[in-house]
Amino acid sequence: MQDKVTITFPDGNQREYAAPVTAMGVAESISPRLAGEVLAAKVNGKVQDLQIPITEDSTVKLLKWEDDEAKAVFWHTSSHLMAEAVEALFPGTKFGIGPSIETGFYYDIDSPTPITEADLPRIEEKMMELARVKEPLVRYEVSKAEALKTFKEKGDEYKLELINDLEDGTITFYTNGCFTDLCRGPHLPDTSHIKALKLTSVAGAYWRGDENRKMLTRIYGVSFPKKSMLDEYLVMLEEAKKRDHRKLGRELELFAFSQRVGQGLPLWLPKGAALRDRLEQFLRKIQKQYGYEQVITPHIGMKDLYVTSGHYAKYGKDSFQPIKTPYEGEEFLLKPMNCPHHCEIYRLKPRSYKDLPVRFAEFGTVYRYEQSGELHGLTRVRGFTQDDAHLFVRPDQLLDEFEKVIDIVLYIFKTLKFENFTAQISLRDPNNREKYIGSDENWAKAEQAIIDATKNKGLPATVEYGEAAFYGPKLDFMVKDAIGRKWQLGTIQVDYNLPERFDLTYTGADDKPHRPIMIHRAPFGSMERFVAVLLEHTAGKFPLWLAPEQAVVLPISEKFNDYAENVSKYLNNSDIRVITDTRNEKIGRKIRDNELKRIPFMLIVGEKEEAEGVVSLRVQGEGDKGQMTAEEFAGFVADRVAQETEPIAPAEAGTPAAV
RNA sequence: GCUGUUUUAGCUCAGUGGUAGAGCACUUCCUUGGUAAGGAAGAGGUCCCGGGUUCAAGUCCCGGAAACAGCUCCA
Repeated sequence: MQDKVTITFPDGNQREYAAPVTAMGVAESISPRLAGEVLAAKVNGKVQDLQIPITEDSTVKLLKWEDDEAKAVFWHTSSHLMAEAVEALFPGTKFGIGPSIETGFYYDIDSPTPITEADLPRIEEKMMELARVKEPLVRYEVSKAEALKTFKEKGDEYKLELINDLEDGTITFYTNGCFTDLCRGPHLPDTSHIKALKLTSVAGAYWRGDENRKMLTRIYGVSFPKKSMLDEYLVMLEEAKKRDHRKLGRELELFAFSQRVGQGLPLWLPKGAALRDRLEQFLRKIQKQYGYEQVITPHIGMKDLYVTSGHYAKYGKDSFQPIKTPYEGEEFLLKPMNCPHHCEIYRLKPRSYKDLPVRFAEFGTVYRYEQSGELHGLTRVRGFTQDDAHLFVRPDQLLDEFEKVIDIVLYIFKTLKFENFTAQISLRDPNNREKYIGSDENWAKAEQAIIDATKNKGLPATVEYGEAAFYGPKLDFMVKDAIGRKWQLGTIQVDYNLPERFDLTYTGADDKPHRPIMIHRAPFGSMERFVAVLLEHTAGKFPLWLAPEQAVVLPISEKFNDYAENVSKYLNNSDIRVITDTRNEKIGRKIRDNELKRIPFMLIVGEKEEAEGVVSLRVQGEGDKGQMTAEEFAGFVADRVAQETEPIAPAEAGTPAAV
């Protein structure tokens, strides 16, 4: 054993300590304040307790609340604290697992008396009481036999099952106060760091996620090192509720559901339909620049189509409810995806290598029988419209075409101000290759193409192994909305399967048939989900070019209704979406109501304006901006819309450099 | 699909076996106003659906549907 250890910090600095030293000791040597704030340590890349002795030269990163890894430790410890409180209040409770999650923690429990929302305040109180007494979290190692003995005596079959699944060898336990848990750790040094907490909900969860097994009670919570952080978090939750697209969809009259039409089948109301139409036009325009051709295919297809595509075999009868027809031998299915139809279009005539890429785009409505519990507003529905397209490309075109699709996605994100997005590259599971179809050579090429395209475009991307579709690797885009929640939107997928199954070919320069590669892509994902995310992202305050109503004219009193109507008519003729509020109400009232409708501009007209032939502009959320003529306002709106939808200069899209 | 909760006016929601309620929205009237709620009156109900218990059910019981939360799932 070394007498001294050299600790290397993330900034490259080194210090020597008498061995063994703990990470806490290192923190104390730097500053007392740091020692108070540090929650865990990353030693040689592994997150661990602050009290574990370090006996050899190591790199050490001291983790504070700001580090996500420290938050995970903090919340994990909080779950143990909650377990201790639950055990104290509900003796005889058995415990499943209690991890940290993205925000907060939970513990799955099986208590002799049911625990409901009403019990949560009591548990919170008990937790705070235990946190305040600064219980240390004590780590110790036991053998598997001892571990089994401990939980057999306690009669906790869940822990026994977990231990039985572990390898032989040492098993770690952690004790805080009266509660001892099987746990790998790491943990906070003691519970006093937890200064504020809230148990957010209680719900059922199957033991080990298996719906055939017992349902345990899962208690969710979140905790913080400062009271003010909890308050901020609760405010954020309130904000999220206000932005819920289901609420905004109703308030702004964009979409609705009807029990009689059916679950998960959205009805687009006039304003929502108009919004969706503008989004479609926007995408159509850019796609035309990039050489896409629009096609239209039916909502149903013969069963044989999906047998050919392989979807029928893979997803089974349950997802494909047949549609009965009076004709013998005919069986139609609602289409769950557009690709087979597009393959049939490709097949209609011989294709030359010179014709490729061929790009078929369609706003194709598809139907999928989602489990009823999965349905959620517009983000998960049973009938939805994909902004779909299928590109049939030669192998040498794959990379270039893939990059162009990325360009379209980036253009959309930029225009709609989704500034925080990440891309996920989904590759094959290298240890489980038989799950996928297609040759190793093709997979290698396709995966490399996605990786290269992502790199060339400078996308912030993560790589996930085993997340690829069975027919090819893919790139998914996740956006963060204005309050930090993540949503999956666009997807780009490479497919070797369907060209094979539909026997798609093109004639090469060598006069021999070759197999094209297919790219599936949907930059919005679906119109439904995209509108939902856009609503939550903007809190219903759409950019001007998308707003269902861009301006409202507000006469000060009924005496000016005629003038207001004239202004309105003029603006309507100037292609501005404008309405007039001629209600018999005071101006303050009209302003309030139209602010709540989130109409970007209000044009207030009264005696002054009529006399001078102008309008007074009020900007939503900002207030009075002074006077201008209706003509000036129309120009202002047109400029602003042009600026918002400013096209990228698509050199690759085939725009001539000089016209 | 599973577990739990919920379902009453257009919206948000009270309602303890005995005549169906409030606020907002809506209609009409008064008021004619200057940058976030003027006043009054009125209209509006399959209390989610189906069965049962009871003299009597929005309320209690059984079955079903839908919404919400979580789990499982997601071509």
